[in-house]
Amino acid sequence: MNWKFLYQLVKKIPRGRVTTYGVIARASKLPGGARTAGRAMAACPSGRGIPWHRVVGAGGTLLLREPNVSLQRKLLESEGLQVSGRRIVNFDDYHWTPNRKKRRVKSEKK
DNA sequence: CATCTGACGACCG
DNA sequence: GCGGTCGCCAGAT
Repeated sequence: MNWKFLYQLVKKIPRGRVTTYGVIARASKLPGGARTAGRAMAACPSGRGIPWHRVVGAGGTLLLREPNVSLQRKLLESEGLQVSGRRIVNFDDYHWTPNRKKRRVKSEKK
């Protein structure tokens, strides 16, 4: 499918940043929206250098199941992100979009 | 060919 | 904040 485009997009995610399925889905204009994006990631070829762990659910939630979710959390933390349970801390500050919206990281104060 | 399921998201109670 | 429902699409059985 055109998922290749998605993979390309995911690869484009800078280290230390994350994005959501919905975002990449809209960015790629995928039919069906987030679900298709999720499917694409599920089918994500391993060993292609695709940072699938940088893709999370809406609101910065880790939707994966065990033990995959643990792996993702580990990888995210490895990139300097903070994960609380299934939730990314300060997700809004790390949220990244292909269009490079105006990111604002004034104070990390909750 | 019919059905179910699945790395989702938004909405409602 | 949490849980249930619906829509949406593609692949698997």
